Amino acid sequence: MEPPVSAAPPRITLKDLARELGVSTASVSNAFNRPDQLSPKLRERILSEAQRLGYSGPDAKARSLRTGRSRIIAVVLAETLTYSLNDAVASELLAGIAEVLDVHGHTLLLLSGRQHVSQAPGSANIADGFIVYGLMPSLKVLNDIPAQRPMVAVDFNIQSRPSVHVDNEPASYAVASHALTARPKRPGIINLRLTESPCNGRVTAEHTLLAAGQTITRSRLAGFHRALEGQGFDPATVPMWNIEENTFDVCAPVIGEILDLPDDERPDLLLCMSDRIALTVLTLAERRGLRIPEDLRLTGFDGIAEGQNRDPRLTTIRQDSHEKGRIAARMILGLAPREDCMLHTELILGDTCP
Amino acid sequence: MEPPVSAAPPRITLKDLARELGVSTASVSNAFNRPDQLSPKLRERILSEAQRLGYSGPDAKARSLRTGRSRIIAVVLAETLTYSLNDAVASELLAGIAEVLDVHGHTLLLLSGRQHVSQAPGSANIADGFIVYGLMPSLKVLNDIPAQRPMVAVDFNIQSRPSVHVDNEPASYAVASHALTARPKRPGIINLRLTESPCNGRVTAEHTLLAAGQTITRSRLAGFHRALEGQGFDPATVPMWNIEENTFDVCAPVIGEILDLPDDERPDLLLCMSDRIALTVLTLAERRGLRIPEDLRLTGFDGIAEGQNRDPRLTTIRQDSHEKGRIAARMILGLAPREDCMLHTELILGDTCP
DNA sequence: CTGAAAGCGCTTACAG
DNA sequence: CTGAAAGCGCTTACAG
Repeated sequence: MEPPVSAAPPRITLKDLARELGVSTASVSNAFNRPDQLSPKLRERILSEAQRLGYSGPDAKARSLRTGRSRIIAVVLAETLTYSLNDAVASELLAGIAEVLDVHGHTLLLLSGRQHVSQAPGSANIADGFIVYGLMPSLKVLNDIPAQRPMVAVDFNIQSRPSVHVDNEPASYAVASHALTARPKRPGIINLRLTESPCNGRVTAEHTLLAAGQTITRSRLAGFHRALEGQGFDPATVPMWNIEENTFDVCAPVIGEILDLPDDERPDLLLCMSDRIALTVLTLAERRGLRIPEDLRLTGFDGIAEGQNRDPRLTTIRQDSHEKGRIAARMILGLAPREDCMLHTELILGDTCP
Repeated sequence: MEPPVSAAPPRITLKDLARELGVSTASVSNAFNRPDQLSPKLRERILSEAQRLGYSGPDAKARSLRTGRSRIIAVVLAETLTYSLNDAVASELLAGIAEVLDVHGHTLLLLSGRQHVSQAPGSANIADGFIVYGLMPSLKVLNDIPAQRPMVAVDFNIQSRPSVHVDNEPASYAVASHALTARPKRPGIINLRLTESPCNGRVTAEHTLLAAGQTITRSRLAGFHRALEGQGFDPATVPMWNIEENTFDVCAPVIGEILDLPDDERPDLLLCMSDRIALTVLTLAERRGLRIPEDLRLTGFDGIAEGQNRDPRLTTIRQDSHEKGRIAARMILGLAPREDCMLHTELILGDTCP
């Protein structure tokens, strides 16, 4: 029989290596995984022969099947990966997760709840655990996940799973209360993804807001409203706009519309649900020659670097997304108790609403 | 014999499900993977029984061992994940990669070349292919990767592997040539990670620069120097600073030092190797009351959104990192030829160097 | 269209 | 410390 002619070099396995060396597969495996289970001399021989033959260590696919663990943790993002990777808050969260995983020898698999549908199901279930970030457009993605795998929700809730949150309502109350002490004549609110059906513009009586508990932005609105009431404003008379995606391009038209209102209708205080929104207001206001804070006061939410490393600095709430990620990762790895957790935030008095 | 008392619900496998239904394991597998291989009626029965028993589909670990494919592509980042996730250029690249992977049913595993060392080796080799981004501090990480797996280098070179680049030298030449037409009196250059040993500050004769071909920033410097010569400047007399990490906090002290030079020594043009550097200059210059571009002209490199969605807008080179990511992903998936590729860039005339 | 069977490449008790 | 052997949970030719 002719030897098979093959372009690809035949891949070498642990078994091949054992045969080549005349030792058992157990010893080869131990050489890579449990150095104390064999003599240093044999280990050395195995490792150097492996190197010589181009064997780069046990195959991770086989290992994970055998051990039942992949050392991979999946993060399921509610938004697209393109959005999430370019959003400072999501990136901070991912960085915090990655930091903890790395130290404990795990790696990070990125998934999106808005992923392409056609793909083979279940390629995600290779992960040992799941961190789910943000309100999923549909919980279908989560159905493919075996029920016994650990799962943690961040910035939203999944029934019978632990969640990690920040104190959205009190934080929003705090920043709004501060802003309202300046007695603005025409406060306004810019929401983020708060309507049941998409709305990128002014919120009217026709729009239904998402229910409390569904989205953190509803809690932020509750905080704003409580502050308004506390300072004698009627929240029902305070105009609201809604933004569908936390990006400059999606924010800009809505904000342009607000800033182009006649002088006696244009808000002189805008309470924004994210720094991204507030920064977009800032850019567009500067282009129009509006003075901050004299003509327009402005608050954000998140405390991202871009809002602080600039002039004027944003008045905002700082949330520690990095720490939020660390905590979620520790919970998934079983290094912290798997129970609901709420992080505190901090009011930052910047220049946009001193 | 007593049944084992177990807290965890016994996990159900494809085999269990087949036995339960009285069909072969092949049929169950086909119900999930190859609908055309069995009758719709049987498939329906299998799927609904699976749902009832809480079987969420074939285990990905076993599947990937059996098929030899995980549908996971790993991105190995030269920087830490924390840095990379917070860097606009790296994030754009990742977004481009993720976009293509997603459409083709693959997922993204994030690894860092600066990862913690102690971890079990080879958990990375689960991936079907590898995209390696940026100059690795050590190529050791790459040693664990089986030689026959596809690998693509981005923004640097790996021997006998295809790479994806932008035209760094001509791009830098273009932006510098433009800036020099204003006949600055004291041009200066701010480099990014260009010295062999770490240097965060002024580059002197004692510092050795990384060799050409090792890092893209060397190509950028070559472009700057060619432009300087073309306009009658002696590059050797143009002061250079070096930045070790492309973040505000690491840039700020070096840039503070530059801006605090006496008026007759402070550069009136700064050619920066990244937008992040240029934006930091901008912030610190504004804080000092320097007028841009009257007192100081400024150019960047990258074309990130933060530099364009602001006033004044950055004069810079726009590189399409998103497209760079898409191309690398297509190469890895075998959808594009695996050969060296160079992307073109675009000069953006902003307000910082009109 | 269905079923019996081999085997992907490992790890790990277990016996020696 | 070492070796023989079972089996992790699948997919896929192959025979019927």
